[in-house]
Amino acid sequence: MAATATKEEAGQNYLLAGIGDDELARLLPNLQLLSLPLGQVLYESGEKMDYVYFPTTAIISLLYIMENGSSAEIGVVGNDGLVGIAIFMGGDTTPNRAVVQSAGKTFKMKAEMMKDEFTRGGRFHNLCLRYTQALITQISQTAVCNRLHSVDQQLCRWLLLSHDRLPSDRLIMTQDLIANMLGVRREGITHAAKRLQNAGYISYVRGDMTILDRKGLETGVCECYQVVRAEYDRLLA
Amino acid sequence: MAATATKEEAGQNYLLAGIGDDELARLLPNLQLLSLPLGQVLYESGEKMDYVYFPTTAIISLLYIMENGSSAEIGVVGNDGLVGIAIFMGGDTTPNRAVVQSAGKTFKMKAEMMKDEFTRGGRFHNLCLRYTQALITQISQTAVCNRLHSVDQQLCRWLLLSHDRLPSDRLIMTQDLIANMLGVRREGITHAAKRLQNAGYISYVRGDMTILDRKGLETGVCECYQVVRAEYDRLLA
DNA sequence: CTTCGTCTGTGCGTTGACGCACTTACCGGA
DNA sequence: TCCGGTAAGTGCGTCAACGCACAGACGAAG
Repeated sequence: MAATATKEEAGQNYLLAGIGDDELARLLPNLQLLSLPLGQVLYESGEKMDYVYFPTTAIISLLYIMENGSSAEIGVVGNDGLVGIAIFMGGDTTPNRAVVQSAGKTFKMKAEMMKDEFTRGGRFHNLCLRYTQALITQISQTAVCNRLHSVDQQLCRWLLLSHDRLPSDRLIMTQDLIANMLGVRREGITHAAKRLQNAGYISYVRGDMTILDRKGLETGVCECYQVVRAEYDRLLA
Repeated sequence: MAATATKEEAGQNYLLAGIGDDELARLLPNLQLLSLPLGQVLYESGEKMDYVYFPTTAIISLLYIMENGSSAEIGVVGNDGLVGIAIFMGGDTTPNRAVVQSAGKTFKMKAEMMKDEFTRGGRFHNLCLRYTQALITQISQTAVCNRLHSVDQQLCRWLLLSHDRLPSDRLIMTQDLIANMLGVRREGITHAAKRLQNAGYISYVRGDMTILDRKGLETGVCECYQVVRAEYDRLLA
């Protein structure tokens, strides 16, 4: 139903922007642009993945859901990457849920098409692997941060990671949802967010948050953020 | 200096055991078997990796070291996998340290040889990627576990992960080292270990730990262990 | 057999986060 | 304009883990 993508549209996703013209030409007719509403689930844990997603303005959160219903975020994907690495890594599924954290647009492509293009090798193949390594660094640093740092620091990290992938400074997200992502209490986010607002770094009303002072946030974040950022820059330059 | 490996020796590492005869024949002359003492560092954070390692009886821990010197483990590799995925993922380095957690033997192979064989595609290529996905699951679950579970649960998980990769039931490791791996206090490990010893699941004296009752440990562990285990089984069967 | 270094055990005050209960504030719809 | 639902703020008791200090306990070396 969606029209096939143009080269310019596809370029909004860094991964698609980074591959060769011949490869992109093969992919374009198979890329569909669509809008994702907040909260939509792209993959459920263990579920067969029919599509791979290349977000442009949407942000996708990768979560693990415990048996008792509590959850924790393991990574976040925006226009810097793709959702569905298991498709080309060979596992087909993962024990995680992929859910839309910030509404926006994304391309999607059939899993089979993805596999075929990946198998051809070449630039696309290498770029996907380098992206996967960057994602591994992000997940690793999430593990470290969860272990060693305070909720305040982690909220800063989370806001900066989101902001990096956001087309504007506005983030539509309640404190309750942020708490679920980070795997902490809602009240913990209330306190941390209040401190950030008092410091003038952010402002928010009922699920509508605006980042006012990025530099300020960076003063409150742990080194984890910069480590991940540097790896993305290095691997996907 | 080390003699070239035989097919039987190589088979002690599941990854090498899982590839085709023709591929293995190419690799064997380039595999060197060596012994790793406890504490040896295979890679330093950000350091160029000259070799990839395929452990047989050794266990390698992947750590992130904070600027202030504290550390946290993000994953563990034994005869189920390889150390140095960044070599074929295309990044060449990672921001992590790889250190010998349990002394033992490993094969090593030149990074260039690894890249060449990986680039040929085929079974080895696919197996490496599937292993990488399994490792991602392990790292992800470490993140979740760090967030949501107690030191007691995490120690059980850590012991089981180690035991799975150990040729015996003995683990030479002080509580202080375990604490550094898990990123918690030494006293926290003392308490947790004492509980496990009182329950009859383990016994230890001064850095010499024996696993007496695996089933017992499994009753104390969170679901994280089983999730990781199931993914390894599924992906590397 | 003693000594020294290391590993393990324990106590105690502190703290960051939790769980729960409840209030206040805001927004949209009737 | 009122009302109901949802988001955010607050207080309080509890608890797991921390930091620190120090006391055994074990083992290898002399």
